Amino acid sequence: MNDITITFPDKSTRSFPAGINSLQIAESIGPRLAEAAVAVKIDDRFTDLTVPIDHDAKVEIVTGDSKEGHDVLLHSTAHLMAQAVKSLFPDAKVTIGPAIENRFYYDFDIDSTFSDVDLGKIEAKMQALAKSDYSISRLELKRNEALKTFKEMGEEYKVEIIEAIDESETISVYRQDDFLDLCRGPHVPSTGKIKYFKLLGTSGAYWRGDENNTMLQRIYGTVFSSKKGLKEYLHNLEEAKKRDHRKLGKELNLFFFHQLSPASPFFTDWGTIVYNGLVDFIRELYQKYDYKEVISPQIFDMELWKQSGHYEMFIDNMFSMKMGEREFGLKPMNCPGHTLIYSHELHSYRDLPIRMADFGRLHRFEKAGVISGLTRVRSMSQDDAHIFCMPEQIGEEITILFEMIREVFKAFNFNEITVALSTKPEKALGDAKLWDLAESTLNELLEKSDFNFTIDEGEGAFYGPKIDFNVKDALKRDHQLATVQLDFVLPERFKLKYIAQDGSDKRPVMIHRAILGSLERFFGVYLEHCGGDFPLWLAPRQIAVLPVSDKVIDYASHVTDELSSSGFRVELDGKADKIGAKIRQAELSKINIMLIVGEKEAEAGTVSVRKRHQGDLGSIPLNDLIHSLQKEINKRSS
RNA sequence: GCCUACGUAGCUCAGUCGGUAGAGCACUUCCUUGGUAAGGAAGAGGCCACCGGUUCAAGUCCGGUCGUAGGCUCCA
Repeated sequence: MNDITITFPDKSTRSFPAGINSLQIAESIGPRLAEAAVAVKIDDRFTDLTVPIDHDAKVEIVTGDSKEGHDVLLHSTAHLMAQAVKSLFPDAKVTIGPAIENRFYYDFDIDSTFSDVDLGKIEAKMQALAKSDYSISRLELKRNEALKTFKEMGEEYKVEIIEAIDESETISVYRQDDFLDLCRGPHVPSTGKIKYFKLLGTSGAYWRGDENNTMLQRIYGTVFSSKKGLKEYLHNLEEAKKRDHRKLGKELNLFFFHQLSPASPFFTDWGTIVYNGLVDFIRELYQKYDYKEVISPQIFDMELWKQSGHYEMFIDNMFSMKMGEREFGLKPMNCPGHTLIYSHELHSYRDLPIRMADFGRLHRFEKAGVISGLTRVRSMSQDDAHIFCMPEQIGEEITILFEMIREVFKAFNFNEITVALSTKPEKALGDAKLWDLAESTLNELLEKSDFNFTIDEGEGAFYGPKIDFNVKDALKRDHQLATVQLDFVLPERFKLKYIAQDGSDKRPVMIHRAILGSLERFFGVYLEHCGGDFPLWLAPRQIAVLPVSDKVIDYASHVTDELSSSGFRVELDGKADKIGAKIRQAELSKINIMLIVGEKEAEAGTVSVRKRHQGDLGSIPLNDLIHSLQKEINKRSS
């Protein structure tokens, strides 16, 4: 047989006998590579390691630690799990089992449900199957063969999937031991490649995500190419649990929930300090960026929601009430109310843009199954604003918003921002020319900005394109916070107008925008981001004065009063505990500054400073401390 | 709304086979007066989410309701 020339990613070449497969090539390079290999790209075509190569080709071995390789591993592990489930629960019917971010799942149609005990059994079976190291082989079938095969197996969901596959496509199935699954691949060459995995949980899931379909049983799991990778992932899950804002909220006594007002947070006095701190911060920026804050009603006649179109779309998610003959709706958003404020006066083009801000409380009747902590609530407020402007002002307004958003995120130490531009959906209202203008303006501005952005084609709202801003938190999780949405429809529906230079009536554009988004949600996200360690300016408990003994209680009281009248949130720990216990208590409560005062300090008029997580910083005169802390607060340093 | 799990003191949790409710922390009082992450003792604290059923007897078993969690679906 002839030799073929293989070119590697580093441009080096080697010759091999024709018909060799990539796994063998990997072995010839080194046992480590062969061990790590999960799939291959032959001439940029992503495929199985076991595919024979019979011509000169570019070969890139894909290992389990790359993103693509990890996905292969995840996907193969999903198959392994399906194999285990089929052997333990022969009545279960397989459906689909894809890889998702760092995890995989597989949905089964089964009469019973999976318990934790079942999960353990399935995982043990997977271990055994992996240990047996069955080779995983790809077969290509004709459409009718594939249909016949899966029909005979009674796998009706697979039959349905095959029926949906385009006639022209080849249909591939993968076999490992006696388990056969419809799949595009690629897959690892044998089950022994799958080593470091764990099943994470179960849930219900609708077939094809449609709530009218059968409820399937889903099992989630994860796999990594190394033990370390798996350990790290599980560790991160633990970390995330420790930082969970619901847990921190309880521990630090910031907010709570009561079953008599589900999904509606109660902020304690401490939580309210943080909440108001967020609002105050944004308010200061409203001064700088020329916003006018308004207060608008909580309850409107349903007529308003009918006119705005929300009634039709979202009435199921609105709190409504009938008072006598009249039906009212509790506002789920501010914008229709703001159009009433806008229309209250006649506007000249000279007045525009009008930037109308509102921290009004909003109520949305979120479905019982979706509510969660502070992230999905029924009662909330937003750092909401609507900008009424001329179409030709859109660019300028967006530019200013970019700057403002950057400033806000920086203040909260969100340093990684990604942006998504969502464009015109199929069902859209509004002038096509306006859409074009807006989309090209937004695109151009994003090109010019240094934001990393992607375009979500057709994902815009029906009333206009939008830009969503995502931040990465301390645990590298993405959160969508700010949103900027152009609206061509609401001005139309409420017949908004301004008098143009030529004296004619013109229609303004509305820009809906929020930077923190829902304050409740932001509270939760930020609480997890900082792990409860609030910066001094935001901290509900800034300073604790800790007397060493009650001999110095008078001096401690004096220090506390001084700080309090200087505007600090300070508390005195006058309990009969030892200093160590007081410090421990203050550290656990995440109080920023601990001031230890004993006889030495009382004599010298100083305080001994200890900062959270930093330990003893030595003693300084009280006045010096006050000045440096005031500076820190004014800078809003994080 | 759907699937699954859970709901016991302010918090974290134990409670065996159905037989009058338990711990640690926090709280109150007392002793201790101390120097950078837990000094000691005592006390108080409970409609075991709620409603119904089975039973001589229910925190425990069964049904329902409410709430919470992880998902599914939804998200102006």
